Amino acid sequence: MLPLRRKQLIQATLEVIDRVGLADATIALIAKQAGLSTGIISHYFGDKSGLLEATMRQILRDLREDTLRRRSESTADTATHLRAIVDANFNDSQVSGPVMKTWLAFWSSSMHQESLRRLQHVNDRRLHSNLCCQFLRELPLAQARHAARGLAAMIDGLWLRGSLSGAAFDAGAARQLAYEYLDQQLAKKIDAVAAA
Amino acid sequence: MLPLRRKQLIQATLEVIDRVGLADATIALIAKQAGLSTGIISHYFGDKSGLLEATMRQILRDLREDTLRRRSESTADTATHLRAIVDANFNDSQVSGPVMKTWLAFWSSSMHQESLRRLQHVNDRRLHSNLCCQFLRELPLAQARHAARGLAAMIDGLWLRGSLSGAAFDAGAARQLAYEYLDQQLAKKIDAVAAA
Amino acid sequence: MLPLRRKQLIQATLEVIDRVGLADATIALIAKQAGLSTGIISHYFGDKSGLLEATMRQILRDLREDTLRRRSESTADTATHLRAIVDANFNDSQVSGPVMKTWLAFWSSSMHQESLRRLQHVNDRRLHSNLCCQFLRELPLAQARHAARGLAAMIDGLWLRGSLSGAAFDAGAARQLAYEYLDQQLAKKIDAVAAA
Amino acid sequence: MLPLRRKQLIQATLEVIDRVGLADATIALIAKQAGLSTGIISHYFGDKSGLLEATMRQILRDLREDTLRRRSESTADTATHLRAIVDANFNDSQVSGPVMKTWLAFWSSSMHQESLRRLQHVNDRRLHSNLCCQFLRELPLAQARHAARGLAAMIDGLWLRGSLSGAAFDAGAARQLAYEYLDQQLAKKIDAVAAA
DNA sequence: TATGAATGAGTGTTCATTCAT
DNA sequence: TATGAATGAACACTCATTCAT
Repeated sequence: MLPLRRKQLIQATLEVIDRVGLADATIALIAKQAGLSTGIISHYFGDKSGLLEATMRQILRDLREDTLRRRSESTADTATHLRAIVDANFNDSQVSGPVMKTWLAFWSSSMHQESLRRLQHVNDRRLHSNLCCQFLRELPLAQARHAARGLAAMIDGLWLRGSLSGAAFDAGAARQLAYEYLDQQLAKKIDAVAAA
Repeated sequence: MLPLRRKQLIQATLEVIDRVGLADATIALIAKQAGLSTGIISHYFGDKSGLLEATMRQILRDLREDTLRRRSESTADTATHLRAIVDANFNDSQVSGPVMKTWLAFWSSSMHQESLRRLQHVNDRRLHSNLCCQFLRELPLAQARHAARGLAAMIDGLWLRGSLSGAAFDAGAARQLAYEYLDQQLAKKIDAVAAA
Repeated sequence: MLPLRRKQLIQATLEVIDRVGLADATIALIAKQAGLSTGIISHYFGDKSGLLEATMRQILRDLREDTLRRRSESTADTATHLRAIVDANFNDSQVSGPVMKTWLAFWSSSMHQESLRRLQHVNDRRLHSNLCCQFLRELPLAQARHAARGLAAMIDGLWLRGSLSGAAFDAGAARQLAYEYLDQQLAKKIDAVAAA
Repeated sequence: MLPLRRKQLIQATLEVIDRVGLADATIALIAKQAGLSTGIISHYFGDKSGLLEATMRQILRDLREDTLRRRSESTADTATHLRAIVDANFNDSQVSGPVMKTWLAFWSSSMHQESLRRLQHVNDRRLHSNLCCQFLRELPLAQARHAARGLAAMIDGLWLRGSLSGAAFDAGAARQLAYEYLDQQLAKKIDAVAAA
């Protein structure tokens, strides 16, 4: 019962934030959306911030699991691996309205709430470190780091601008731009080799 | 008196949002920060949302003015123009704590408040259109649009990740990544020409 | 099972009131202290006030039984009888933390809850009447009543100030003061006789 | 305005506690009793506990001031001084319903709330120390302390039993019992002298 | 007999807004 | 122009009570 109710309430939280925004997401609205009473929230999450933190954890967990699931077999080449990471970030579950709005809201809140900030940092570092690992297969350390920072920015930037555009997220266009960027970074290896 | 008081209150709003976040920025805190009474806010801005909207307008105006100021003379080459736009976005006044936090907060809020959303869109389009104009001097329309979308994402992504990193914004590194990207986009023209 | 569970829950109530005070003694805390579930309370006591009333009755019953147990044989002299009553009131089970705090809490509550008030009055009258009975063996009615009222006040006052002092109750000192008072009251008989 | 509103709200608090008890004294009731809104309480007292603490302080201040006012001139004899202290404790403002119920409620609460406990102790010590000072004029230290403890207990006990009796407080009877007790204590000096 | 999940009325508190001065 | 006292709706949270199991 416990995990069921938690899922239910987290889902309701995402829906309410999508509908009215984090600032107006009251526990009354969330409970109503879940078809439950307000008291149940403190029963399962302690208080409102416990629910919000759990919601953010859930989004992060989904992203992480999706990244792992899409990780191509170890025999795949570097570009394929990197494209899988890009794909996970532009995956349907990450670019749907509820998740995008919640992401943005949490990003904003995380600047002033330690618990959220930690989750935020872990996630940021994971993206960078995943990218870095792959680039390292082809590039020297400094260049790999540089490329990882650039691709991470590209991914987040595309995601952000897509979220704010108002229109539906154009995952295809986003993927293309990210693919091009990562190909260019990988091409530097060839340049370097050619120069040698 | 009117413009003075407005500046004063907008400045106080930025400072308070920097200190405690938009969610906890009460008019009592803002008024105190400005050394004025709470009542004065409705006098000059109607209500709280009027003050917040005015604050966001101010940030956008600052960015616009900085972009104009940095616009190189018309004789300069395209790359120089584009670098000037990048520079404006990573300008000190845009990457300082108060402005970054306020930007993020407004981005988040703009998803659920029509007046903010409009301001947000105008700004997004301006960046894209400025970049597009420059790329058009060197690239065909489709390619220019593509490059503009990529560079805009790169700029916002660098800015976003820099804001969230917790550390001071590394404007130099951000500029370098953005310069590289725009150079690569411009290089496509040469490739195309060479291919011809 | 019924009497066992009731004892168990009343004991837990005393312990919780001792620990957090009547105002913060929730049934959740009491149930936890008893190692039982919250639902069980309504099962055995109807509702919370039923449990509290039963708890107060228990304290009064303990005091009454102790007084009876200590009642010296009927052949003992008046002073011995009175000292036994004093002793019962400063008995360990009456001056321990849990009971003292519960007493005070119930005294306070009894001013606004009819059921508790009745219990309170019965107890007050019993102390006065017990004392009065004894004094009557030596003093005329008016004087006996007077002495009883004084000794009752002395007992309750010593008890109250001892409870509030924060330190452990000094039963020895309390007994001494009460003994002295009752001896002085009894001495009036001799004075009266001597005067005659 | 500030002191006026504070008096007004403290008075309302006393009236509400008298009417429904501390446990049911909600700020909504208190505000209504004062003819003000609930928000004003946090404006002037921070929160509810601030108001309650201020209310207790007020009662203690009244008692202290009354004691000082009644303090006979320094040339008066010891018994007169002591009677003045007794009188202050059985003064109308101390034995009126509102004050008595509030006293009891605070006594009870003070066992579990540090801020109230401190006020409680200060007051307890003041009564004892005032009495002790006077007895010292006639008795050796140990005896004076003893007498002071006894008289303090007698005063509080009479007050407590009077409060709980349900009937109106019989200040005359209370005073008489306390006077008798203090006279008896003072008489010990004469006994001692006579014995010498 | 016993549980504890679920409820929802009631509470203290916050805070944007108003308005008399 | 400017104040800040006062308001009261809205909120998160608590907790006695209920009830299906």
